Amino acid sequence: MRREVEIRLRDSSLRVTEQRLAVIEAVEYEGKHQDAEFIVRAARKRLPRLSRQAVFDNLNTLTSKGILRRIEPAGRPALYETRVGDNHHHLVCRNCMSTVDIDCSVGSSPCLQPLNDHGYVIDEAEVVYWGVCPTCQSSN
Amino acid sequence: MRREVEIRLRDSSLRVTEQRLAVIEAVEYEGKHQDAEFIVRAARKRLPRLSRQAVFDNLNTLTSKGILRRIEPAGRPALYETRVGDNHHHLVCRNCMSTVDIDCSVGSSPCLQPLNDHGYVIDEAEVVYWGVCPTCQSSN
DNA sequence: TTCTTATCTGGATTTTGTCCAGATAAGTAG
DNA sequence: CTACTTATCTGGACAAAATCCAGATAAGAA
Repeated sequence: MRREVEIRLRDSSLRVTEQRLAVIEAVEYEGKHQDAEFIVRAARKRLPRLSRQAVFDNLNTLTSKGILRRIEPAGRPALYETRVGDNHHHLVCRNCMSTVDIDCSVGSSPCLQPLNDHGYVIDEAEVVYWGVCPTCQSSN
Repeated sequence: MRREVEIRLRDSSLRVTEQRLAVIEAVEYEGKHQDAEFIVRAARKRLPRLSRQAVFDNLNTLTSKGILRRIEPAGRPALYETRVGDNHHHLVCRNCMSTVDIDCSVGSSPCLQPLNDHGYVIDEAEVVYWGVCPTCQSSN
């Protein structure tokens, strides 16, 4: 609901702009785990004059406010999703880069407590599983 | 030892070239977890005419042969290290990007077995811990 | 309604890395 | 030891992903 999104934005003291809403809707409804270029194209369906820069700005802002989540698989463009705050991980296809959500097998986050923290203050443990998706397995 | 490296190269059917040795030595002795540009500069100390491309080629080749390991922290240039084959993870400073090795707390690799694999054939689970290093904590 | 400034636009620029074509040299076969 | 095949290297162009910049626009507070 648009109303709901507006509230989240205001709670984060972000202005409610057409561009911002278009970006959020694109991430939410046009397909999970898409990259910035895809989001630019998707959001332009609703707002043709939307600039690339506005999309990048918003993806950064929304990510830093925790409204979106950014996934950055090695050597590939960053992907964005709306589901947040549940510490789930991702499974990425080495071939076609399709990405799916996956929950940690060990409940909460036990493997996220390294033995030795070298004095670092750790705030996040990121897990990426690499493999080959069903489609790419068969098409070979 | 140079001899030892040569053997590893030949075992992987790679030619032993000055450039290749310079790259390996740079990664091994000039500092762990450095990026390609640093390695270019380091290797040129020994081989001033070394091309940037030769370094990239070699980093790719050596990584694919398992002689080097590539780490790609989100949104940052790839880093390289020589220690391989022991499934350790990395702890990266959000501020200065310093990186240290870290062992998984749960022994072998239990958290690397996700509950649901969505039909993917998984070959690797990559873990990156994010935090702030001791130096960056104090210098603030 | 006015005003401040967050946000947007459009274009240049940066960063990281790859592509390409010809030159060089490692390692194999004689 | 010499010739030859082709992996590798050089140098420069190019590509992808994202940021920087300056002026224009518009959200939301007063």
